[in-house]
Amino acid sequence: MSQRSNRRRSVTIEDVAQAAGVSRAAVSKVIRNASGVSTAMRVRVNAAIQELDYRPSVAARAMRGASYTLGIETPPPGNQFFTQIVNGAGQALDGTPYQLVMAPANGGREYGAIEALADRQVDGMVVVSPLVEPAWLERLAETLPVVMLGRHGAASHYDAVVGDDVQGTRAVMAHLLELGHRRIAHLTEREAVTEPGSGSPHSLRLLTYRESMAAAGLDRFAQVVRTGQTEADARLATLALLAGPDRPTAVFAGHDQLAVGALAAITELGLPPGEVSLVGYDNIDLAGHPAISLTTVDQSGTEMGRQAITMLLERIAGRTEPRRHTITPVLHVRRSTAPRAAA
Amino acid sequence: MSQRSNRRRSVTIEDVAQAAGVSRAAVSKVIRNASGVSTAMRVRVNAAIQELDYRPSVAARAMRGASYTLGIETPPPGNQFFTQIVNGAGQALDGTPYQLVMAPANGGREYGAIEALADRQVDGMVVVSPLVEPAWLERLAETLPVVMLGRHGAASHYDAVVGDDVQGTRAVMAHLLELGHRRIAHLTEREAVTEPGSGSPHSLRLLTYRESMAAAGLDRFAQVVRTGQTEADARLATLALLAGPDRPTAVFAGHDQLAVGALAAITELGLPPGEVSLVGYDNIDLAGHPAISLTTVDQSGTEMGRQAITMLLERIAGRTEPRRHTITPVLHVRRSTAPRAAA
DNA sequence: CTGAAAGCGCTAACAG
DNA sequence: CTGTTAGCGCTTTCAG
Repeated sequence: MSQRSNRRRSVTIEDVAQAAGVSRAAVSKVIRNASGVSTAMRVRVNAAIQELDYRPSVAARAMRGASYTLGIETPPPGNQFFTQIVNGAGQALDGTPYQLVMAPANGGREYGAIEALADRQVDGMVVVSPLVEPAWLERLAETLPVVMLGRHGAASHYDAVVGDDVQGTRAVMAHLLELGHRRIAHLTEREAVTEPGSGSPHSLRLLTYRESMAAAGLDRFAQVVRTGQTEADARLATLALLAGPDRPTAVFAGHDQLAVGALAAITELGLPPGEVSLVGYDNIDLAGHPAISLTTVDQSGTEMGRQAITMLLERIAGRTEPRRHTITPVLHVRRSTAPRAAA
Repeated sequence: MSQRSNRRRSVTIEDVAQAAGVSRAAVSKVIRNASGVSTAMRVRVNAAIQELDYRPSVAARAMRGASYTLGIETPPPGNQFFTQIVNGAGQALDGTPYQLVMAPANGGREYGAIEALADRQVDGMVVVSPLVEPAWLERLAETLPVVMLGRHGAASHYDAVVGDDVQGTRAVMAHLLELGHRRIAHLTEREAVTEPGSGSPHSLRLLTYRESMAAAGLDRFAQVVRTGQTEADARLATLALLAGPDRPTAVFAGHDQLAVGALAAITELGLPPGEVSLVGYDNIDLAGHPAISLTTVDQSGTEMGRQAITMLLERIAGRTEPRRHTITPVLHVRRSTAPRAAA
């Protein structure tokens, strides 16, 4: 028995070149679809590739050229909105030579996930976390095509795909006010995520919520509740909210995952239907489920993911001036909202 | 302006070596925590690394040694059970130098995703799809540490983490029979996924369902309904099932995602509570939601993911004999099941 | 249009 | 304990 080959004895570009009776450079050109190859050679090389079942080593390619890998930093799993985004991204990637890889930001290590992706020589990257510093991201984007999802505010080296959070939130508030609600609470995540001026979606939703309340002369009824990002967190926060004094008649949750948790609390308390209205944001699939039937704002995560990849590919192709794509949100009214119950 | 540096001008191991006044090999040893380095040198090198903000190129490392990357093939997004698995995997990876990357199998291209991962020189890989040929997987596993999730049956080059699907299904059936149900339908995916002898979880659940019905003398009431893997598919299939003749009084769905879709159908039809009982499998978070309250089987995806990574790391450390870890499932009874309504 | 040669950044031997 | 020497598999000039 040979003493090597206890690991990965794979066919290289050299093997293909020999089999086809050409140089390695020629093979390289063929697999990259580069110009300057005769049809005859292309045919012979492709035959050899088939024959030997050759697969180029991404690592070796990445050292000189491209890795044909696009990265996406994934938030802590559990938020179905992200599923839509990945779906859209996958659609946009179909038919291209690029492969999407995701790196989970375990335990809030979003920088770790992003760096892991960068270390792996991705040719471009989609960033989702609203927590990464814009300045840090600018630096990264100087050396790597980057698209940021959700973050408003000007960027000079990366692109952005954003939903119009102001418009979306206004639609929510108009709907609730029209239904006669006065005590409308806003359920959102911790301060870091709603940092004023950060341009994060949640900072804008919070801001617009406050403005809408003020515009309606309801400042004194405004009530902001902070919670973690899981359904369990939202459930607990909502239980506390509804048990407290000045119970709101409507709750506007910052995203659907929180809304689902809030709904658990409302359901558990056995409140009569219509007693507490609930609105979410994102329109995850579950929102349309008849047992949930959540009024929410659709900002088409699928379209967002698709756009993000499209812009990334444009950047890889050479574009350098920053671009921004805004998605117009649409309110979907379902059974979780109702006119304020008569006092 | 320099005419290079329009891209990725990053600091290399050579820069660090120069800054620290040592050889590249020395730096390499330090970053790999290899033995044979004096403390003095280690300190100096680490200082230089900090100073220069050096990050080793994974591509270059992968060509000689390890990529410190573990891959997991991801099923088409939407199934929350997978979320649990990834969470568990992340936990097991915490504190190791390894990073998890996921490659989505878009449009049923599971082989594509797996190969993409292999091309990227992952040091090991977790495979989830029940559709990949065991023989194909064996070949892959000869050159790469592999752990298969869910698949029963003997393997000689890879490990497996499985739930005891027979026991889980028996618990489901015993529960339903005890409640007095006779007409129990089984909602599952297409034939490819339940291929007898494939050892896939769904093949065993189907088989055990049939055996349980037979053992109870209820063959003639057995009814297997095929559907796609999304909630929407399951909803449609269930609507048809409940509209047809011989409407079952209980439905056993192959997994929770299907069950949630089935629940949508049941809810929409406005059937009185308890009219049609429903059981799922996996115990996704949503199953415990009060608006859903689904009876289901918990097989701890978190533990599965954790185990898979643990075994992968063992293999990377040198183990070669195959191992299998079985998880004992537990039935969680919730409000979706009730005694058969009196005729 | 084709091939020879020079590395990309790193690690694995080995020699000192 | 430390440094030198060869490449890993690929792409990229740059001659022919």
